[in-house]
Amino acid sequence: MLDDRKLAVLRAIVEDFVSTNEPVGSKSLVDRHNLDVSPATIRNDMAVLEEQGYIVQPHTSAGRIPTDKGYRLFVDRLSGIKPFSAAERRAIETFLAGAYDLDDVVMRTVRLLAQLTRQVAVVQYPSLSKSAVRHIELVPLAERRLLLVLITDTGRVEQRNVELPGSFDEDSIMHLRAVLNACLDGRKLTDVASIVSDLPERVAPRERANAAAVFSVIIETLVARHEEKVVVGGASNLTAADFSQGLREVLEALEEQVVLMRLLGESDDQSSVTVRIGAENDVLGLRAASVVAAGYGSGDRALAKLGVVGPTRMDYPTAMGAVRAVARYTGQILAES
Amino acid sequence: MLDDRKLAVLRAIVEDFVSTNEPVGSKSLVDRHNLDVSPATIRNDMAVLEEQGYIVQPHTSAGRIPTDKGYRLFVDRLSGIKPFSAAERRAIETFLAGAYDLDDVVMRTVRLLAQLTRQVAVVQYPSLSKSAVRHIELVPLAERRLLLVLITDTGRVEQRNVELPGSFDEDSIMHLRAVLNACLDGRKLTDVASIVSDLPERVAPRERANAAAVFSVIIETLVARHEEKVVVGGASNLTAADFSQGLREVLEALEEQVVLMRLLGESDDQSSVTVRIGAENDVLGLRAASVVAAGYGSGDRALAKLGVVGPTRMDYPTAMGAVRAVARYTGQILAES
DNA sequence: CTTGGCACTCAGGACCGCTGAGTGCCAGGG
DNA sequence: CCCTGGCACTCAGCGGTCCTGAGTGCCAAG
Repeated sequence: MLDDRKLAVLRAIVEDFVSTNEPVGSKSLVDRHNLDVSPATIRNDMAVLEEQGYIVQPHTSAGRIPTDKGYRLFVDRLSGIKPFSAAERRAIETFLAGAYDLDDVVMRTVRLLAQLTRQVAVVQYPSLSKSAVRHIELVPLAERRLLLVLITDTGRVEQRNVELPGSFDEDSIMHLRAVLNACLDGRKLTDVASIVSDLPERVAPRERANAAAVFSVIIETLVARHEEKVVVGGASNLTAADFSQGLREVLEALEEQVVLMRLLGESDDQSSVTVRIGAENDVLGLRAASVVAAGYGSGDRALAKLGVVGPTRMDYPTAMGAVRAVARYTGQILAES
Repeated sequence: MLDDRKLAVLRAIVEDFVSTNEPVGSKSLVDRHNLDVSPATIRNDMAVLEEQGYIVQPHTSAGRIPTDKGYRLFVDRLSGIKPFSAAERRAIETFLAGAYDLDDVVMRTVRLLAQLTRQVAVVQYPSLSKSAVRHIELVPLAERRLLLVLITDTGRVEQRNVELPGSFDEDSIMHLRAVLNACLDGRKLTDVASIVSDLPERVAPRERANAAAVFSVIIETLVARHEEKVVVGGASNLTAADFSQGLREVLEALEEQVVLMRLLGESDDQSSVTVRIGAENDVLGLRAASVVAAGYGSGDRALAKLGVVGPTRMDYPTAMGAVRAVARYTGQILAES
């Protein structure tokens, strides 16, 4: 139904359009790529491709541009992931290795990704729910207030204030801290809630009111507030040229944490790079955008996602290569720390 | 040199231009504002104002628009700060009071400010260097690695990994923690560096190597890395209509922490609202932008800045009112927690 | 199935003229 | 001395027209 040459034509159209941002015609195709057939032949092929919905012409007497369906075919069957050179990989590695901090890792990752792809980069913090407790700390702040600090094995630190119903003394706090760490250390955060609910028995009755306050904050931190943090960078790579609908809406979407989560989310398979093209991502206002995303994590489990957002007219092979490489190295850095 | 009516004319021009974004002519001026003179008179006044550099005409036979100098005069002498109604203030207060976290306070503040002014909002985290240590925590992570957590009296939490030269046992860490807290609790961060440098004497010789590593990280955290954190929101309020130079550069500037610091920075007086107009802020690429900023903080000292960035053609009275109100309430919330 | 030829389409740029908002200047009046 | 109405002038923006060139679809011949 689509012979080899037609596929080659589609690939050529996508490549040319991506690099020039102008509708591509039969003539320019034949001499830019060395297809050894005449323009007329190409035109016939194009007619077929258009009929099947892979390309369209913006107006009569203009060249063709790929449709979402066209890009999809391109990504699925016509292009690979462009691998990075050893030098590039080394540069990525050393840039990320300079980070001294989880925050810093994420920041560097987002910058790097934005720079490599010249698109908007989106990086999700290592998810709370998939990581494990490394340490819990209770710090007295005031008469009836504690600071609860929860450290995960990915280096993420969550902090919450706890208002206590009653006053407390140092000893009871020490004890509570010991109990918490004994019971929770190393446990998956997803399991913590159920463990905590069994805990009250293990503290002296006098202390239960205060302990309960602490426990409920822990649960709240883990469950109620599992909205993950997402960081965006490279917004200046957005140009009004793409996004005819006006990039205001794109900017708006990028400011909504929830939207970003949806954008990255869903596909839960580990490390492979996923591409969502145009209307495929159901976010309103990003109908003209594509998302290239991948999971990253220390070890084999995917802790969180990262990716880039750009116009459907995007250099997918390169973007996919960058996302894959960055995901890999970021995961590696996290595993080491 | 500029009589009352000329000032009134300037004010009217600024107000009209701000609200319509179109050059304003003598005719439309007289009937929109009830100046009871003829257009011809206004024209004469305008000619003078133009000669003095307060207004220009984009092209012959168009109305006038204010220059930076014109806006400056407007802000300094012709307009007050628009106060917020009691209802609005209450809304602000309850919105901010819902925050449970320093991060959350900052996030809400930035959203609020962006929404109130319909501009880009910029909020700086309460500065490390002006706050005081509330608690230092050391958490063993691995064989030779600690997590250092530093909590300030504004609720900010800094975390850093410490690589130790040698192994350690629980007791020595306990001791070190105790020493640190004893010596640093309540001290201004600016003083911490000098205090820490005297500390090595107070630990057992065996432990000095490890302790030194911890100390150097503390100093590094406070001194070397005093780059403050800045959060930006409401970027979608940027419209290509303003910023003819292309808002790409504006977006770029807004992604640079350093630039943002410079933007807010400098004027160090406490709580008053400062306005920097157009070329007055020497940041390249923001020559067409104005910044309305104020310090905020718990109590009387200003801990950090917040503000909005927008086109010079901005509703200054409202923006100033919003910035002042938000700064006030955010400071209040911080003081309470 | 491919190819060259041919007629057709149409977006975008160049050009033109008009209109209306806005100006500057001037002479007369309070 | 300042205000005012009148008048001539300017010019951005808008709409219309024309032309060109890239690109197409179709067809008949190889």
